Amino acid sequence: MKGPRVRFAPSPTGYFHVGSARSALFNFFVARKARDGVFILRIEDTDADRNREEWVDGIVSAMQWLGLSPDEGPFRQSDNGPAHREAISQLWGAGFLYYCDCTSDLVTARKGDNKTPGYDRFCRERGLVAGPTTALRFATPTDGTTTVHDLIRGDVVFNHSVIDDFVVAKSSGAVLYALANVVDDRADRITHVIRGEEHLPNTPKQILLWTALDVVSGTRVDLPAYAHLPLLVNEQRKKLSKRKDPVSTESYRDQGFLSEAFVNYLGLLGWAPSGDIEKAPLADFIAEFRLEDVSHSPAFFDVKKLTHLNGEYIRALAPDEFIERLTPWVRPWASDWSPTDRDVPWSPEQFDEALFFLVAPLIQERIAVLGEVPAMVDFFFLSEVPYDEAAFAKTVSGNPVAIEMLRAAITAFDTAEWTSENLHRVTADVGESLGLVLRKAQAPLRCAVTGTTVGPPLFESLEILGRSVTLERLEAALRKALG
RNA sequence: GCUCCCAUCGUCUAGUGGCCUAGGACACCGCCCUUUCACGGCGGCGACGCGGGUUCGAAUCCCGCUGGGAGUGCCA
Repeated sequence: MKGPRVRFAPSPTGYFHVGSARSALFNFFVARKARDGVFILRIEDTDADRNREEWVDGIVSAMQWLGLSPDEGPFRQSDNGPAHREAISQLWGAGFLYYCDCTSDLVTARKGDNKTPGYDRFCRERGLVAGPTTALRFATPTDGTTTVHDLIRGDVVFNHSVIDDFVVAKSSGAVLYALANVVDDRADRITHVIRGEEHLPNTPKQILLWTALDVVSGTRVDLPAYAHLPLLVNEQRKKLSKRKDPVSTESYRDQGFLSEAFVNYLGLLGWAPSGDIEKAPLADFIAEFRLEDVSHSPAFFDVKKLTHLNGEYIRALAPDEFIERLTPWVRPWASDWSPTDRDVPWSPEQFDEALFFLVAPLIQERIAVLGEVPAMVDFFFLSEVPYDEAAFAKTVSGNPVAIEMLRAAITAFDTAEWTSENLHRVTADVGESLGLVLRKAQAPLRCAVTGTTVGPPLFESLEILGRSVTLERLEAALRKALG
């Protein structure tokens, strides 16, 4: 028995939409679940106005990042032009199509308050012929119904009376998506069409075209099984909008989401693994996934939950793996890729690899996305402490006892054994002598040395930074506070 | 307007007639841990839209209503 052949068929845009990513993923699940399934990538670029080669590169690289590389493709729909035109001429020859010279203004004007959908079949019997202003329409049967057998939703019946005579080829001769998609699915022997719910209403048109092609081509090709995935929506429960919502997969990659966490989260939108487990490896998703179990209702893309899941994935990384994954964010010069428009605060000369190796474990459990790292560790590498002036004013200069704490710490640290444990103890003792609990005692030191009030554990950081740098910074902070 | 889809905590979901005084996760709120921030642990808040049926028994089946959404291009 032959395995499923599925295709992911995006139209090229400037970025890879998260909804597209989810569709690609569910197609991928179906292909991988079978031992001999095939996952095809087809770029639906029949609209020449919106088509640029770099958009295709973007789709391919985003899919690669997600680990969803196709088994076949990327194919370009535009490469199959001859077959599309052949289909058109066969369909025309058999009387399935007719020419129409109505402008869209005319169509809407004539429609008026009429309840009939779309085009009113005005040109159906006019016997027009090809010309520079005539488009080709499909003569939809006026009675009867077409049923879409949807694996997720069950049978959906469409009455032909509500399907208009849609255009299959523009007056320019360009073949439209409706037809090209069907011709290509037939040619690729697609067995499962898995796509967003927004495609459900035009599925009967494609089925009509499919069966018409069976007739004119003399080859009966089995209809694919259809599965329309629930939409991804925003807080307002509207379809994710490219204008208002953060929908670019690349932007999540650039913020430092791990691809495996991102894929895991996407897999949770509209489907769930068995048991009370949500964090699961891709292999588990593939093994358990069934289209029949996909949810029917729209899902909100919740960045907070994604972020939490990403944090779990980060914490689960082996330390050296964590450091490796951080390369684009901390050593972009050593990486063939780095997040766009994001500068690293230090220079290659300032960055100290051995030191970072010691620092990494301190931050691994306190971040949720990789992009948080530079701001958290910058003080280790910069010669000038990057002060948060408001924090400094509050924690150090505006606080008399903090000044005392700084002075006392400088004295005590001068000879203290330089281990985090001892620095911890010494700070506690010095603080106590000034009537400060450790929480209060460490605050001015932290701000003096790291520039801010939050960050990696202080004493561990001081140990890594070393005695001379620490003392230098404490003294500099004291001068800054007094001066 | 017309066609179609959908309806369990704020969110993602489990649930396929009795195991449900509805489970988990995110978010939120407490408490604990604690050198900041986090992590972690414990606990709390919190849902079957409404009305009719069917059935000994409905979150689960049927109908209606209401509410959301999508489609309605010489876009895909």
